[in-house]
This record gives sequence, structure tokens and C-alpha cells, in this order.
Amino acid sequence: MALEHAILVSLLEQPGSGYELARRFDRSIGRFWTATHQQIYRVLRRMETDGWIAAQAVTQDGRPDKKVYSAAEAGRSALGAWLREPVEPETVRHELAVKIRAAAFEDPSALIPEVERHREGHAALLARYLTGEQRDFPDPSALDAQQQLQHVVLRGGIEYERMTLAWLDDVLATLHRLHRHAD
Amino acid sequence: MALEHAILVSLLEQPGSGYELARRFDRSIGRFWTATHQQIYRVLRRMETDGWIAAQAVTQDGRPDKKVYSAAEAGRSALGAWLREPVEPETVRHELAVKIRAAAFEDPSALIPEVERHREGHAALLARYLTGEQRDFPDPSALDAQQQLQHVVLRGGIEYERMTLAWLDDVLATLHRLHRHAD
DNA sequence: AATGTCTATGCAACTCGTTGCATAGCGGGC
DNA sequence: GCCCGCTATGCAACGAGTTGCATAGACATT
Repeated sequence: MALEHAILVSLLEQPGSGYELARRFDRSIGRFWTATHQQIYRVLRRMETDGWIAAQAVTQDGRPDKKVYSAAEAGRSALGAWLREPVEPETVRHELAVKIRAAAFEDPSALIPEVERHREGHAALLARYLTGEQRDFPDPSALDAQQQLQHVVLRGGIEYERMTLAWLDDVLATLHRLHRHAD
Repeated sequence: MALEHAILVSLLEQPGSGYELARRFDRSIGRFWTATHQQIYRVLRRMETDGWIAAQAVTQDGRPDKKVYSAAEAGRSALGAWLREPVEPETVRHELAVKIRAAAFEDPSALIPEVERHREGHAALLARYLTGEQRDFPDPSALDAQQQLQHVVLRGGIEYERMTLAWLDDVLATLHRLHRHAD
């Protein structure tokens, strides 16, 4: 399980409450590690019990109080130990690929709108990534280690989206070709 | 849940036992949808109860008997209904990306062997994909609909591996750069 | 002769992840 | 005045997925 490690990284980069973490997971981090607020709150409680993180209650005006967590020394060394372990093979869940192969047993062209919707989502995400890159890393020669590592992960996201867009175009061309020949 | 649909697709392409399905998931299908034999046996039983698939006992010499499943009409129509539903957003779990951002809080160069091992794995997989493409789709102009759809999914895998290799080289270059500047 | 691997299926226990709901005050729109 | 959405946290129940183990005969290796 790496959710606790993803949370640790996020807290090391910037302390925050469960709610704030949930929103970070919805935005940036969620692009390579998803989590709901339920998972996050549960894991935060366990990590606090284990002494990986420390909580500080913050009273607020006009909105509910919150508990701001930050990474403790034990958490930091746990992260170091995890870093030295080999990665487990990633479990892939590519639903669209299943659907494309399934389309052979139905009308393949019925999948076209679905693939197009998918394509739009990836195009929008790529645009957001590129905007974020311009904003956060305008001068790549003036970055510290942390920013350079964040940047290389973002570049991975950008290349992934570019590749996916090209592939979805390939898929669409294939579906259109099958449609024409079925007439 | 799409495991049942992935199994349906696999059974429509070729009937088989739970054990055979588990091995297909280890090889080809597992590249875009993973599953253990436990999951597969459990889902197969449920699908048989629901009438999505039909089982036929096959007695064998020299090895245990098996139950060969094939997709039933109800399963086929369930697959069609699922095809017309919109895809849910994919849940991404990219452990290496978490580790790369975590490396900012440790010695980043300690991650180099890990990334290199990862890179070798992807290079080997790309080689296997390309061999498989040569073997299964030697003449792309002479494919039926099912093969064309299988081929376009394989091309997605190939492009994914190529992109990943290029990105991992980018990651390695970044880690080496950080290592030099830390001296 | 003993050990290990492959085929083939399954139980039991567990952890991980999701969904629905609840609370509760603040502010905005109709 | 009412409903909706945002911040902020949490319970309870369920479903998905993993891990360890068991059975059991056939065959290969040491």
C-alpha cells in the first residue's frame, strides 16, 4: 500500500488537513494516485497512531475547525525505508481497452462517441498540464531539487496525455474504417 | 466493475476454464486488466448463476478435470449494455511517480537503480509486444474486425511502452543531474 | 526417494476502496 | 425563506481485491 506514502510526500511538501489533502488528491496528486476523503481520513488516523504524522488543531472563524497534519520524524524514516524497497508491479485497469476489444462482438461504431468523449477529456487535461507547467516552472534552469522532481513527474503526465491522444485518434480511425466496410 | 466484462470478452474470443483465463490474464489481457485466479473463480461462479456464461465439464487424462466456460446469450447482451454506458474515470496508481516526488526528501540518486530496473522491465515488455505484433498481425491489410481491434489495443500498449521508456530516460537524466550538483 | 513444478479448483480471513449518509455553520442565489 | 454548495470530519455497511493455505494427481529434476 502506498497511499500512506503518497500522503507523507504531500505533507512533507506542504502540511495540511484531511480536507486539504483530499482536494490535492482531486487535483495534482490524483493524476497518479487517487483517493477519496474517506480513505484519507482513515489512513491519517492510523498514521497519527503510529507516530508517522503529528496533528495540530487549528480554530477558524466562519468555518469549522480543522486538524493540520505534518510529517513526523518516524514518518520520514518510514518513507526512506519504502523508497529503498523495490516497486511492486503496477496493477493496470484500462477499461477503454476492454471495451475496444468487446466492440468486436457488437456494433463497433457505437463506441465512437464514447472514444471521442474520452479524447476530449484527455485533450482538456493536457491543456491544464501545459498551463500548469508554464505557471509553475517558467524557468527550468532555476529549480531546486524538489521542483525538478515535480517537474519531471509533470512531464511524464504531459507525455502520457500526448501519447494517449495520438492513440485515441488511431482507435477512432480504426472504428471509422470498420464502420465504412460494414456498410 | 469491469472484471466480469473482461472475462466475457476473453470467453467470446475463446472459451476456456478458470485456470486458462487466469493465465490469459497473466499474459495478454493482464496488460490492461489484472486479476488473480481467486477473483476469476469467484466471478465465474457468479456469472454462471446469473446465466451470463455456461459451463461444460471436460474430463482429461493425466491432469485434473476442468470446467470450460463459454459466453451465453445473456452475457452477450449484458456486455452490449455495458458498452453503451459511459466509461468511469480510470483510477491511476503510479507508484514510481510517488517515489520520484518522495526522493526529494531523501538522497535522489538512491532511486537510480530502481528506475533502471523499471526501465529494463518496460524495454523487455516492448520487445515482447513487438514480437507478438510480428507474429499475430504480419499483414495488417488482411485482418477481420476482431483482429483489427485487438491490433489497435496492442498498438496502444506499444506506444505506452515507448513513451514510458523515453520518460524513464528523462527521469534518469534528472536524477543524475541532481546527483552531480549535490557533490 | 524426495523435492519441486504444473494443472485445476476452491475456502477463509483479511485489507483496501467505495458509497451513502450525518452533522453543522457560513454564504450565495432565486 | 428555502435550497444549494462549501468547509470539515466522521460512521457504517458493503463490495472489490489480496494472501495464505489446501487438495490432488502427473511429471521432471536432483
